[in-house]
Amino acid sequence: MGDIYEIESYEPRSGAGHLLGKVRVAMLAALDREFAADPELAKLEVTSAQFAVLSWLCLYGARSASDLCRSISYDAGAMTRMVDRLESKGLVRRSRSADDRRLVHIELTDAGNTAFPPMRAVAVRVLNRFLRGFSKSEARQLESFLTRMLENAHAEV
Amino acid sequence: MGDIYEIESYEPRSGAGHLLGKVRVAMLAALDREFAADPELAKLEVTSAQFAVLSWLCLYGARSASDLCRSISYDAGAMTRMVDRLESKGLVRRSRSADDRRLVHIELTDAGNTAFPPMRAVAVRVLNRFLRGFSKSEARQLESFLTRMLENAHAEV
DNA sequence: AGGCAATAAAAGCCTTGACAAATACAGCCT
DNA sequence: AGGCTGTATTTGTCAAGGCTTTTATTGCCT
Repeated sequence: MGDIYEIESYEPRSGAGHLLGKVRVAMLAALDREFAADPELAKLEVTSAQFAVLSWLCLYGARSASDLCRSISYDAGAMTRMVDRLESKGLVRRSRSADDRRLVHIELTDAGNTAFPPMRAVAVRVLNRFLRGFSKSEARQLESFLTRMLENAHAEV
Repeated sequence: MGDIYEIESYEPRSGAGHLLGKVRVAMLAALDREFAADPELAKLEVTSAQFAVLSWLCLYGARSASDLCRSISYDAGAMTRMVDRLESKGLVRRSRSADDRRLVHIELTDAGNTAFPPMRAVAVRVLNRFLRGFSKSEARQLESFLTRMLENAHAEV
């Protein structure tokens, strides 16, 4: 009934699915490029995926590793090795929870905390560039659209 | 001046970048799930990435392999192997261009052409589900937002 | 014709995400 | 206490993308 796209007339080229993918690829590429271009950050060789983890940890923390996975839609197996990499760079620290020894607490080290702000500045700059020409209310609307899509995704059938 | 996000107040959790990623992951997962669930399509074992290629080829065609890469934001090296896979499934066919022998034409086989419509039906259904509750004008607006972001991405600095 | 830069595709290697199996632990039931 | 079920993390293996190099070809210039 309230369908947006019809099977016959659906044009991937201008459809939301295809565009979503392209925007995301472009955004991650831009982020990686700018991380690599920044003389300070280049040394750490942080990727956009690693930034997503650091970012979440720094601002919201995580109850556990799998909690973090759900937060950022990341695979649990991949997260173990992701944390390995970040740990070897000295940006995060692991520790078993005393309450529930199944859980692993992951937190930023001092090095991680100092490295984060410039990365965030780069990320905000990139994001703003993608939103150039948007009014604040348009940006809020975009966020709201995406949030609603996410809710629809979780609502089963 | 017209910046949408401020460094201090930026909240990844509700920001466009993070949401974009989550929506996309959810959408591809839903698509893969439905492809696997469909008794007809399951036999072909098409992934969402393969569907993107078939989809583009069927509706728009491609001048060459790298042309196709640009169209759907896909790596050229990966495309070679992607086409290998699709070719081994008998869905596409390669042929050297007579005009410019550097180029490889890629086109759907008859099997590819018949396999595509049901895949498209599934994709449209998934997309519509994500857009449940959207008015048509809201959907158009979302598309326009994403298109504008893409244009901003290409506009250099 | 020969040289040269640009472009296209493919092949090789590396990294990394996805999925499955294994292990460890917690909570509940009996 | 013992057993069962569910959850968390880790490890192994595989599949796939990213990057780099190689080869083939074209178009341009001399």
